[in-house]
Amino acid sequence: MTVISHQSIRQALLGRIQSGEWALGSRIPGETDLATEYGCARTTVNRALQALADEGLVVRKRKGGTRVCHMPVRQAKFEIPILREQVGAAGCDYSHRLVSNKLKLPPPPVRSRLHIPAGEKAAHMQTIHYADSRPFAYEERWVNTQTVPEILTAPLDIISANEWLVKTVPFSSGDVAFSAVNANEKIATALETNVGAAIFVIDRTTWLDDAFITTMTLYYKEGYKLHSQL
Amino acid sequence: MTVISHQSIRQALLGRIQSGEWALGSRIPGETDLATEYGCARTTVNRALQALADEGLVVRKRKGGTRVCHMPVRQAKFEIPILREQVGAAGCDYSHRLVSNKLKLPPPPVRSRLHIPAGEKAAHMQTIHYADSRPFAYEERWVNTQTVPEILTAPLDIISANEWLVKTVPFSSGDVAFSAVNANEKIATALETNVGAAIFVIDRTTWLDDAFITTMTLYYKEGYKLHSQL
DNA sequence: AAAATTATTATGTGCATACATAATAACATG
DNA sequence: CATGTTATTATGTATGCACATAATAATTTT
Repeated sequence: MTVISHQSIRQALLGRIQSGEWALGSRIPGETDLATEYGCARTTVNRALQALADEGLVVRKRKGGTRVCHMPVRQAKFEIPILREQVGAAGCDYSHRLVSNKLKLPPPPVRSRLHIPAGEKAAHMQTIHYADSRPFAYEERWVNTQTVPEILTAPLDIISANEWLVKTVPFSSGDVAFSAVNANEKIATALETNVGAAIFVIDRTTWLDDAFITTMTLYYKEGYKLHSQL
Repeated sequence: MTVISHQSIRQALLGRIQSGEWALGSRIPGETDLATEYGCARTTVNRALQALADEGLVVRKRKGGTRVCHMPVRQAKFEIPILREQVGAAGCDYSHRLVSNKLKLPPPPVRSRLHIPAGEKAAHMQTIHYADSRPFAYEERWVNTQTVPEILTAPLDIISANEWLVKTVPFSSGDVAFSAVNANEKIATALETNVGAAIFVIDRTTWLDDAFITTMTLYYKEGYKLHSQL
């Protein structure tokens, strides 16, 4: 075989799981046995099994051995889209407009999400993102000026806050949430759609270690779909 | 150090990336150098770097070396929720009601998604999922009876089609899409909400190798949020 | 100078070995 | 019989080595 052994073994094992040869929750042969069977080193089998474990297909326990996951929750992995790329990929021209950019007191939910002390202000900005000069998404963002004071002097009319943050504080951690809301007056106006339209929403908060950076809500033009494999 | 070396090295490297010591897109030292620096084998550094590459933080090329990803698209990973678990986790009782279950001609979009020949029928079922006897999600599903004929005799009033499929054809591949729609009459009735309400939607199609199994649309009760880390 | 060939380099992979560690089973002890 | 102690076992990790491979750089050939 010219193929890579640990990957083809992973594939072989996956096949035996999918075919039902090893039932849900059942224990599969030990690494040593499999190594003998496939004629390779235990290391190689180990690597294949770890990969399957990472994907949530098997559960491994010391001494307990490896067993097929009895509750196969396949996990979907998808890339948080970057608007410019997303628009570009669709063959459209990307642009954005900073509607407002003020320093003011954040409402309690935002304050707690960004761990901002009471009475402290934060940067609030509203941006409309366009694809070929048609609104594509509306962004509402709060930035913690204690952790990222440089945002105050950034040229946000030229580079969007999102991109500025990606360049300035890349590799931050965060959490995301997806939901749907009916467009209110403000959203409908920004996206040039009707009040009440079903809008796909992404909420996102990011931080770096203990420093909370930004929280953002992104309202997509109606009809938007986010795709992913699993 | 009592900690595991390849993980702590991964952590150390991550720190150097996050701190900006290695700028976006810049090349980082080779495995051999890093191994010397951290006083470990190249294999160990390799493992740490591969992990970072899997997470999309660095890009590795043979001969080209390893460089910090210049366009850091962090990918979110999340588990496709299983309704029963989801409801149970919220401390509610799960139940479901099979509203209809018929064999009929699928509409063209469904037919092509499941690769069903023209003129061939497929199983169509509508299910309402409840949390504490309040509607939680409404499911509309088509099952390819050529690949999974057993579905026709499954007791779908007792076990939901979803769970039956998970048990019968686990570990299938698939794709997912998220979107938002306004509730129409049918959805509104099923979810006991108003027509026009913003509904979070999950579309999902699954297959095993070449065999297309099922396609499903899940309409969540308004206000639902799907969370994830990144 | 353009194109084809060869060397170099950094990562990719596999293997044998050794030892660590968590979970369990077997055993002994009060 | 309950309980604490000691094997046993399967996975987890690290290492040194060898060789494969892709991408680039250097060289030669046309």
